[in-house]
Parts: sequence; C-alpha cells; structure tokens
Amino acid sequence: MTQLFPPNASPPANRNRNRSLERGLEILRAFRPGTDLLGNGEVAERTGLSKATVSRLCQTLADAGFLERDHSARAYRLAAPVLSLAHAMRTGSPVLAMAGPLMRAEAEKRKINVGMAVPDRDEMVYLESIRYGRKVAWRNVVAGQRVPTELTSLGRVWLAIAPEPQRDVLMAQFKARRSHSDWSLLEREIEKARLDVGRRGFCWASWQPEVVALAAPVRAAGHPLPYVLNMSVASVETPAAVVDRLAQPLLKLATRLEGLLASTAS
Amino acid sequence: MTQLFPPNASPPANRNRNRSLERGLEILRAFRPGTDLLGNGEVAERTGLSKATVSRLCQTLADAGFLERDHSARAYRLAAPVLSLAHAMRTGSPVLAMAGPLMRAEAEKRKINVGMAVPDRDEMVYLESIRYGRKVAWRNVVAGQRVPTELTSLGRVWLAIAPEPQRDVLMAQFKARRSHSDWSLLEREIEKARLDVGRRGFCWASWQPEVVALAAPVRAAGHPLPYVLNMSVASVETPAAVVDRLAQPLLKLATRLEGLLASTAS
DNA sequence: GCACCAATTTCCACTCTGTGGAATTAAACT
DNA sequence: AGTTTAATTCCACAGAGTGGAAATTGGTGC
Repeated sequence: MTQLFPPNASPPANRNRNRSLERGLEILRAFRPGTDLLGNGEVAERTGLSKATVSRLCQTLADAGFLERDHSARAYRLAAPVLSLAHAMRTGSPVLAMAGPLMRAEAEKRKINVGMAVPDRDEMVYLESIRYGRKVAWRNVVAGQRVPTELTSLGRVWLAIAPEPQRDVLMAQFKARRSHSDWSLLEREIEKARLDVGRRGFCWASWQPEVVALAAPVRAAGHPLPYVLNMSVASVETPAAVVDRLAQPLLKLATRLEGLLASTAS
Repeated sequence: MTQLFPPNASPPANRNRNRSLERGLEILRAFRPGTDLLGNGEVAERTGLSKATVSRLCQTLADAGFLERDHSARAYRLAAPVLSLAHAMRTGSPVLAMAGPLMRAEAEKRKINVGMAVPDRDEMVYLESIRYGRKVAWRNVVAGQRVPTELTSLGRVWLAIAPEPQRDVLMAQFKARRSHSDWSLLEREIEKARLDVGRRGFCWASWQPEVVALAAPVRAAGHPLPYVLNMSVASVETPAAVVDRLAQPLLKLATRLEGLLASTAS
C-alpha cells in the first residue's frame, strides 16, 4: 500500500508533490478529443481513482469552472476556462509570436504544411500548424492536437535528443504496447531517425499514406523541452524527393528560429 | 493574509471541495493573456497563497506537465497539456460542431462577425468567433479570449438571464470596481439590456469605438450555463441602423441553434 | 404508480497529507 | 567576495482528504 521506494520505476523526482492536485489534473487529462461527456464512473476507470475520490474532485473541478456538469447525462464536460488558458498560453508565448509569421511565410512560399510541436508524456502536441491550401484556415484547430511519438518525424526527433532516462522510459512504454515484430521494425526506424538527427540535423517519416514529413529540433533558451519544427507535404513523390526539396528549408528555418529565440531570451 | 476564497464569494455550494486542487487551479488561472512568465512570488501575490504553498503546488503542476519551468528566469509558463485540453474541448463539443458551420455561413453571407461565448466568473469567454474579412483567419485565436461582462452585449445578455443570486454577486463586484458615476451609468445600460432581452430577445452594445454588437441567448439542454451568440460589425452606421439590420438574423440563428441543440440532446 | 437498478454522492473513522512560518539554499547583482 | 532577493526545504501540528460502506438520486420497466 505505502510504496516507500518504487524499486526502479519512476525517477526519484520531487518529494513535494501534492497528491490531490495531481489527481485532479489527471482527471482533466482523461478528457480526450472526441470525448464530450464523461461520467464519474468512466473517469474512475480511466484514472484508476476510487469512485468517492472522483466524485469529490470532479465537484471541485466543476466549482472551479474547469468542468461543467451535464445534469441530464449525469456527466461532466470540459468548460470554458480550459479554452481561456490555451488562449493565454498562445498569446503569451514569445516563441509562437516569433515563429508563427515565419512558419506561415514558409508554408505559403513552398506550398507545404509547417508545424511546431513539443513533447507531452508519450505524445507530441502541436503548438501551431499552418496547413497550406485550406482556404479558410478554419480547421486550424490543430493547435493542441496530439500525435504519437513513435510514428511521427516530430516524435522521433524528440526521441533522438531526449535525455537517456526519459528516452528509455518512453521506449519501454512503446515496446509494451506493440507486438514483438511490430516493435522491432519500429525500433529500427527510430534508431535510424536518431542517427539522421545526429548527422544531418533532421529526420523524416511517412506516418500517414501519401504524406511525407520532415522534422528538426529547435532549442530555445530557458525551455527545458525542445520545440520540434516540421514540414510536410501530401504528394505522390518518393520520400527521397520530398527530403531533397525540404531538408534545406527546414534546417534553415530551424536555425533562424534558434537564432531569434536566443537573442530575445537574454 | 490567506484569503481562502478568490475575490468573489462563490455561492456556498459544495462542502466537498478539495482545497489543494482548488488552489492549484487558481494558480493556473493566474496566467492571463500577455503574461508569459510568472515567478513564484508573483503567483503568490496574485492568488493570495503562501509562498511555501505556491512553491509546492507549482512543482506539482510542472511535474504534471501543465507548467513548464524556465530555469533561466526562475519562473513558470503554461505548457502544452493546456492546449491539448482546449483541443479536446473544441473537437468534442457537439454544440460547436453544430454551431460552427452555421455561424460561418452567416458571417460570410452578411459580411459580419459572428461569435459565441459563455460566462466564466466575471468575464465572458469566446468559444468561437468568426471574423469576417480576415483573409487568413490566423488571428482566429479569439477562441478563449475573455471580454468584460459589464460592457459587452454578450455579457449583458448573461446578466439579463442569470439566476438572481449569481447576478447580484456579479453586479456587486462590478460596482466595487467602478467610480460611483461610472457605475450609475453602467447600471442603467445593463438594466436597459435586461429589458431588451426580456422583450425583444436580444440586446446591443457598442463597447469598442465604431463597433456595434448584438447578442442573444442560446439555451442548450444539459448545459447549465447559457451560450450567448453575437453578431457585430465595424462601421460608421448608427447603432439603430445596425440593430435594424442584424436583429432578425441574430434571433433567427439563435432559434435555429436552440432547435438543433434540443433535438440532439435527447 | 411502484419497485428495481445503476450510478453517484454522502457518511464516517482513521491516517497521512498538506500547511504556514522559519530556516536554508541558490542565484543575481555589485 | 559580499549583499540582496527569491525560491526551496524543514518541521511539528492540525485537520484535510481518503476509501469502503451506506444512503440517495434518477431513470426504467412493468
């Protein structure tokens, strides 16, 4: 019951963690795209918390405005403050303010998609993604979208530059979720990406059919987690052709951003 | 020194509140648009929590990924999961899924701005806002934006239909923040809006120069808080002219949405 | 209308977690 | 190096939060 020393599992980390807060945040995380309503029961199941605890924490979250109760469905949904925080983050972030226009310019100039993401747990989260072509950029709600780390160029860049221990934890998770044969293939691709990032500064992947994506890291002073920049196109070209076309622009933009970020961070 | 409750005296409500979680969420709320970095000290000041508590809760928030530490500035900033939650909310919400296209169509047809907001504490939060004219809807980051309740048509609709006790609390807050003369004027405008909403189903306001906005409530089954729909234009017309032009479209769209929402909520 | 069922909320005693103030450490500036 | 400022850790204490069980609520079928 009291696990004084988790043998080798989680890094020693912080001894000052607040359990209730942690749990409350975990409940918020249980709401994922596509999930509108979530009842206490399902929250308890997803988080592994006791029903009593879930009931109380959800009440608190609702009182604080972060969840909204749907009485007719006896369930909760995410509420406005969540959007509000995202807005604060996006408008406050100097990185986005700098990178946004440059990314947009590049996307239009080369008629490609340009995105930026950061790691969160076992997934990558888009901070911004400019899709070329969409007349109204209405489905520009890609900001906040989560994509798998193991499969995407974005994620593999992160795996390539992540500190050993974090990398190992992630790799173990991915491995546990895949069949043996799937994993050995994936592992090789990830390793290849790691080498590419080391030698050439970027890697590529074709996660979705007909879409080739390249990604490169952008380190920003003060930011412990790296930003990862990507460019992608939907086309029938060979991956090699796309890489030829986009590698230099990608690296150049990444370098440019690093420069800008370094100069402002002073 | 410790003000157990954030400025507003929320209704007695629940006795099952979790103090730590409440405080942690209050810390997140301290990050507002324009604020990139926030140090422990400033957080403590904004929230009224003790430094020790702030230090610990921020550590927890950071460990959970909701805040990111900037070691060089000895401060925190909002992190990716926040965006991620907003994304989940937006893609999960049936209301937005229904309303979005209709709002967009109306905005384009009439060359106006169409928005939807919900109340959060003493402000209104845009869930969506389609601005007519922006070629690239890039500054469509209005979702999540907060606007003052007392001054806007959106907010005054909410004041008009809010349950007595909530309304009283809000009015008291606004009054406390204004000079006597300012407030007596505002109070009259709010009262007028209340009558308008009661009799005609909408109200209008011109909060920003050269911009006239109309707003009407949209009640959705299961949603305790009302959605408020608005339409606005930047023009030199008289408010009366704008009202003439937009009142019917606004009410019609609001009614249409209510119908749609009622039929899906079954 | 009533009895049944599922899910949520409340109760309760116990314990361990979270608290604030003071002391300590770490960083930033001179 | 010395000084100031801010963040973190320590500590003893109190009571906040916990899970299991019981009670309540709301929805359904008959």
